Amino acid sequence: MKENKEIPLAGVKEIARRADVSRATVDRVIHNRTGVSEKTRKRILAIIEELDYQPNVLARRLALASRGTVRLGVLLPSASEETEYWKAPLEGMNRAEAEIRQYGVLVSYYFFDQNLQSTFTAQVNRIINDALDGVLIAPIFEKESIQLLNHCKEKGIPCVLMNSDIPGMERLCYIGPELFDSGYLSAQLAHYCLQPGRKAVVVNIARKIKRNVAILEKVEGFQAYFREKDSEELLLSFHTTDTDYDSVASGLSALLEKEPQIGVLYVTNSRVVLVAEWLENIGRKDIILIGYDFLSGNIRFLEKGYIDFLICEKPQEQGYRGIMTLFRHLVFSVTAHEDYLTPIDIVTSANYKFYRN
Amino acid sequence: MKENKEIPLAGVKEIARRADVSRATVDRVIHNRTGVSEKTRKRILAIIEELDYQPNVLARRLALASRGTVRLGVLLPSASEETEYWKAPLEGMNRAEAEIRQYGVLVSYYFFDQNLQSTFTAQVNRIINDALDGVLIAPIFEKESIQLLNHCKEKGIPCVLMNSDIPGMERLCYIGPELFDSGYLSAQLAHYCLQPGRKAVVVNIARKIKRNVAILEKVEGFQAYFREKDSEELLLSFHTTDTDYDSVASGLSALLEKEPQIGVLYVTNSRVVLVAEWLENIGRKDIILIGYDFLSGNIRFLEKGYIDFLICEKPQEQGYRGIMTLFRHLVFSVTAHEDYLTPIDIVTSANYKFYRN
DNA sequence: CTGAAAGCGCTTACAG
DNA sequence: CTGAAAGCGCTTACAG
Repeated sequence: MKENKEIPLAGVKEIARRADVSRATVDRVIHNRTGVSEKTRKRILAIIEELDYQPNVLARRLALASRGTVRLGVLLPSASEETEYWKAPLEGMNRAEAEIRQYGVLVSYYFFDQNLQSTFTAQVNRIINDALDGVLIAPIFEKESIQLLNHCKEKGIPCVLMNSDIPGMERLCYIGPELFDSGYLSAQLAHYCLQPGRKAVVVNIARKIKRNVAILEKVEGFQAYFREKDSEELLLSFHTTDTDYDSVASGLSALLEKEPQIGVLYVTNSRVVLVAEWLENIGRKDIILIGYDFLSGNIRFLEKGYIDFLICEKPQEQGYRGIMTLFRHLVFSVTAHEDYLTPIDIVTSANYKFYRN
Repeated sequence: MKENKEIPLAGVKEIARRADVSRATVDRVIHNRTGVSEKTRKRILAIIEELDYQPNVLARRLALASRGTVRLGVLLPSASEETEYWKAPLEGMNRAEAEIRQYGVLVSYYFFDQNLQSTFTAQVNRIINDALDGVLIAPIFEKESIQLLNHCKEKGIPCVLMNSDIPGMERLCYIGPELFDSGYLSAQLAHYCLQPGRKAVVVNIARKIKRNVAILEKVEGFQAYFREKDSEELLLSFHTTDTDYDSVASGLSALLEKEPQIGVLYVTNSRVVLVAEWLENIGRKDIILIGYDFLSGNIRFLEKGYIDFLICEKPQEQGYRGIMTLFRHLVFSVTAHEDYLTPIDIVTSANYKFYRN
């Protein structure tokens, strides 16, 4: 009934003793380095196998600590008044930074304004200029991001993408949600909640919608679900590039007047807070509201009952993993070639207290 | 725009140099040990403050590695044919074990049969007999668990509870879900999905229900939600202590005949798979089914559309954290006095692919 | 009250 | 192709 694996925990020293060689030679074998005769290599490998040798990560890191500083750069939007969303990834990055500072890792942040492409370009140039060892990118502006990725490829600088992906580009990995599924899941929730005879609306509130991958993929996922359920006729949509309350409110009011049987609103980003405000003002708690991100404003309306579901994709973890992936790649040559698709979490007024970003 | 904290990263050596003492003396001050004159202590503390000294955790652990073995014990149900649920916490524990094996931690597992109290008692006695350094407990049988907790308290052995809590008992902390909220959230989902005129059923399938805290608290949470919504009359319930398919199927069939307007079934544990099977057999995909745990059987029915929502509470993480909490407490004197309430996650056919236990 | 020295397990110039 | 020695930053007997 009781499992108890006693492990002798043999180290390099013991292996060296058994193989009758020096620790340096064992080290060479462990790291697949050249300069060891085939015979010795085989002998050592056999012993490693036999002892089920597990390197002591601690000691390894400590020994490596003497190496020079590794400089990482992060290109991400600054948390604006408009949305505090980007605070979360930044927190995750800071957490990672604190953890690995001791190994001589230095992280520099290059913030840009999501609404101003010029600030993005400027920071791209600074990154190129600073000749970093690794880069973590939130590729909000696709064209310029591709430029940066190409530059890094040329220089052999590893890049990790986060938040949204650029298909087909060479990079270490992508860390973030599968956006299509995020929309698809939202549609599923919408569909569950839709009372007979009522309709669902996709609401896009963003300066740029046309080439905004993050939004478009979610919309596609959402529509795909309704198509599968043969309920496409239940689907309306609403777009506005004016992201202030008044534009949103008047636009939606007009729509509601025309289509009074609206039962669900799906807002494709964190601006759901504006719609919640509008619902509160017109006193319509009965309309189901689905939106994005674990932000204080959104949580307030979740508590009040105007927002019903928030879709959250672990932004803090995204930041944390982004940094750690680069770190492990650069310092320990541990490379994650696989993308990390974050969970797509459903947060309601009944479970938000326990949610962890 | 760019944040760049340059840190000198001074260590014990540098502090010793500046204070003109040996590293041993600095070490004494850092660890608040006696045997240092007040004058030197103050001088050293000032320097530590000034340099914003952060100990290198790696080096500390490595140095400590020479200390004797720490022996942890885990009291948990064995993963049975009936439910593979307990595989997940065990995996988390194994992961933690692998991480900390290098610090001389040895974990012993004491498995018992959830349906046989005698096996629990037997393992409690073995744990007491083995004089461990720390214990992690899934307190399925309350009375015997209290016995064990009292014994540990007497001996000064730290205990962590997981999966369900025993209120009022002294322990390091509880790691697991807030069960009431878990039921409450389920009720919220049920309520969202309930079509007009249809009813919800609480389904308990367990050998013991009477004193089964895990189940009772969920039921209370579920009922509380409907009470708040003034929909208590929509609530039915069904209990069976026979946990085989036939008993469940015939019982539910009888209920459905009497109450044909059933719209939602809420199963309070992982046995939801039996209900899903029954729904499949009677061909009723339209009835919403809510249940527990990310198990392969459940996932299969989620994919097929017979289970609509699975509530999951990060069992693997619970196991991982349980071990790590004891480890940190015993080896680094880092004590988490706060309970860790796990997220209550909602898994559907649209997001299960990305779920992480 | 204080310090010199050895050790944790691994890595890395450097010398042969 | 191989090894002796020093070092990563911290801790700990042991000696004074």
